[in-house]
Amino acid sequence: MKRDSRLSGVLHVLLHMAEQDTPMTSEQLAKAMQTHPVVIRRTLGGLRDAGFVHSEKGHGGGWTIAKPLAGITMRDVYDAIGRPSLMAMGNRTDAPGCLVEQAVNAALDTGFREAEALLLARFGQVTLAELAADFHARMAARSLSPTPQEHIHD
Amino acid sequence: MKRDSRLSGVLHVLLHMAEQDTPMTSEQLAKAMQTHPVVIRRTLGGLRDAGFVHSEKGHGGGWTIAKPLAGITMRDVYDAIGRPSLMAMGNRTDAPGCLVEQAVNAALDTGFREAEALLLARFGQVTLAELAADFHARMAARSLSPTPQEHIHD
DNA sequence: TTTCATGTAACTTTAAATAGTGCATGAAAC
DNA sequence: GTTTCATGCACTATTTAAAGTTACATGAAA
Repeated sequence: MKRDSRLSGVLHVLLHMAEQDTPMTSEQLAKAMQTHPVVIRRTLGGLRDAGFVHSEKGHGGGWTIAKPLAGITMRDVYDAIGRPSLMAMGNRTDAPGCLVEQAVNAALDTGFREAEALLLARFGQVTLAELAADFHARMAARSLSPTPQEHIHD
Repeated sequence: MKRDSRLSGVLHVLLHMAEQDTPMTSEQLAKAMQTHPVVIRRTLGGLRDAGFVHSEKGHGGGWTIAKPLAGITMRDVYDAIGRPSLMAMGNRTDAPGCLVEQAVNAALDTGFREAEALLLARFGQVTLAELAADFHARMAARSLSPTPQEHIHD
């Protein structure tokens, strides 16, 4: 399958939204993400249902952050987009009658579960406010360089 | 893409080979795995290059284990099949000029690297001998049940 | 020399994410 | 009120990598 980049993408979008006072349309966000507006609406739909963002129709409409960034963790965002599978590998069959396969699956699953638990625990410790702070630190560092650039894409 | 089940599959095949004294053909192994002989030859090719299995052509040929099971870890097998990516998720772009994306990617990558390291460390602690022992324990448990079955697939 | 089995290079199929189209809905501007 | 702008959503198309398949060369044993 294709590599899943939804979490990466939606975090990116959220931080861009946080830099704006006014609502951003899915078209603006799609441009910044070099993707399609419908993809933006689709992934942000989950965040809206979870109460993290708000969407408005019509003139002046678009997307806004609905909660303080410090109150949203990467784990929250992961949950809101539907908890896509984290591991690229899986077992050959789900219901193995073969005892060899059962032994193999048990060993693999133990490892996968541990790795997933660690990953989700880490994500639960990082708030969007921290990501935004990291971004601003990078901004400050870059502004010292000879050719400062905008923080938003073209 | 499809879910990667190569590690699961090749471990399964190795344990079946270990139960046999004589070489097993890729056709026999494919039957047990409900897959295609060429798929078996493809994945076992990496293990052959790594010295874990041996293959022989012609009459009476086939595949045999070339090292004691206690000397092969799940990590070794993972390496031998080419270290396929473990995480289903990744970053949107590899070379982000956007500072927001840099901040997001840095946070995600930290988590992914930690989870991968944990997983590989766990895999490095489990030898095929232990998997085989687990299989035999399951065999013994089943043989107590009213309808004992063969350990090998039809 | 025939038969069996691997080795490998194509090509096809499949699963899942992403991309895109079309239209309904609803809000603001005129 | 009607035009314009924006989301909501159903549906289809594209893309990516694994898995499945075909075809044939190679090499060993019968």
